Parts: sequence; structure tokens; C-alpha cells
Amino acid sequence: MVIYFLEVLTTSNIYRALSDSTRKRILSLLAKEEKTQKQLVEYFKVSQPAINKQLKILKEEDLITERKSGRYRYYSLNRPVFSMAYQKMIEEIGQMLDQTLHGLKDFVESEEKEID
Amino acid sequence: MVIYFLEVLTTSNIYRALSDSTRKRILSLLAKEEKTQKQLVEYFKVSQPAINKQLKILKEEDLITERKSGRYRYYSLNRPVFSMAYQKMIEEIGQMLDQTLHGLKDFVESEEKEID
DNA sequence: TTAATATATAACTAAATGGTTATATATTTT
DNA sequence: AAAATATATAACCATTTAGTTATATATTAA
Repeated sequence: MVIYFLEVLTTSNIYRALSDSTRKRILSLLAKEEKTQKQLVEYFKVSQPAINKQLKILKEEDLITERKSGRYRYYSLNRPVFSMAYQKMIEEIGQMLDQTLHGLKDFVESEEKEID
Repeated sequence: MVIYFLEVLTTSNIYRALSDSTRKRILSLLAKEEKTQKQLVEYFKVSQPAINKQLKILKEEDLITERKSGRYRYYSLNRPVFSMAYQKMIEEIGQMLDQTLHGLKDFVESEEKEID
């Protein structure tokens, strides 16, 4: 018998991922375009192993993807996962504030009126 | 000469606050109604000093407010601050995903069409 | 094939985290 | 005034975190 483990999507991990400024900046960079670990190391003022560790964490959270090419590893934002986590986050916090996504839409519309 | 320090509003702290499940649950409870520390301690399976510490952290982040009455301390969600942090979060991550608040509005609308 | 380069890993460190128990302080109740 | 109760704090602990340096491995370039 084969037992399948279904990864339960939680938002807690994305909060953790984003709570560190290095990781947040890495995600922000990778959102623009894929980068090698080398490029990321050059960009930040921390050591290569430090970046390697953070990338490992982000990979474990499935927030980034890795593509190997020769001696390089290219990293990019895992948009579907990140986007999904984002939406869950919005819902989760929105519920605390009694604001659903649709409530937020109304909020945006009311802001638009103020600007007009 | 008087020097004023202006607290720079960042979203980093809300990620940290929400990255711990106890804190997240406290915030969620306080979003519904104010509670004394005692009530929170009864609710959770952790010690009173543990809750006291988390409340201290949330107070430092200005995400909750404290009201003293007799020997009780009443805590509630600091809605303006929490709501503002929420909006900044949405903007910050939205930018990574090339989704502004207004982009999100369109997203919600397209979802509504699917449901209809 | 050797040198250079990109990444991975091991071993370590200091600080932060999230909890504990014991005890002190403040306030109310009896 | 004494007992009960709510909160605060001190001292401690185990684990995690985010970094470091040194070194190993994999791949490419000379």
C-alpha cells in the first residue's frame, strides 16, 4: 500500500520566510529575474555559505525554484506557490480585520474615489 | 536642541509577529474581543509568563493595546496599526508579484466572474 | 590535466526564541 | 489585616537562527 503525504499549505512558513530581511530581499530580487547564487552573493554583503543557507530554507518552503546549468545554479521565484501563499495571507489577516478579499476590493474602490 | 525620532513604519515586524503560532492565535482572539491576560492564559496550554512574554512582544510591535482596570489588564488588537501593516504587506508582496492593490482588485473581479 | 571557479558542507559562534519554574508585586476580597 | 488572585520578573534551559571560516566537491577554462 502506498501512502501519499499531502503537504498542507500553511501561511506560517511564509511569515517566517519573510521575517528575515536577507530572505525578503532575495525573494524580491528573484521576483524580477532569475539569478545564480554567485550573483546573489555579490549583491549582498554576506558570505556565500550564508546565502546558500537562506536559499536552502527558501527551497524547503518551495518559495523558489532551482535550475542547474553547468556549474551554476539559477534561482527564481516560485510564482504559483508564492502567489498562493500571498492570497492565503491576505485572507487570513483579512478575516481578523473582518475584511474579506471582496471587502478589500470595496476598500480600494473607496480609495479611488478619494483620489478622483 | 530637541531631536525627534520618527519611527519608520515597516512591515518587517508584522511578519515576525505572525511567524509564531501563539502570537498569531493571540492576535486572532484579540481581533474578536478584548481579553485579560488571565483569559488568554486559560485559553492556551502554556504558562502565564509565556503569554506575558508574547504580549510584551506584541505590545512592543504596537500591534495590541493594553488597558488597566483593577488587577486586570485588558488587551485588544490595535486595529489602525494592524490594518496599516496589513496594507503595507499587501503592497510590498504585491509589488513582487507585479500586483498592486488595484491589480488585486482586478484579480478579485475576474474571480467573481468565474463564480458567476 | 591542471587551474580557476561555483556551489556545498562541516564545524563553530553569538544572539534570539519560546518555553519553564520560582518568586515578587499589586490589587481585591474576605 | 490576611488571604486570594492577576500580573510581572528573574533565572534558567534547549533549540533555532543567521552568520562566520575552512574545506570539499563539481564543473569549466586554459
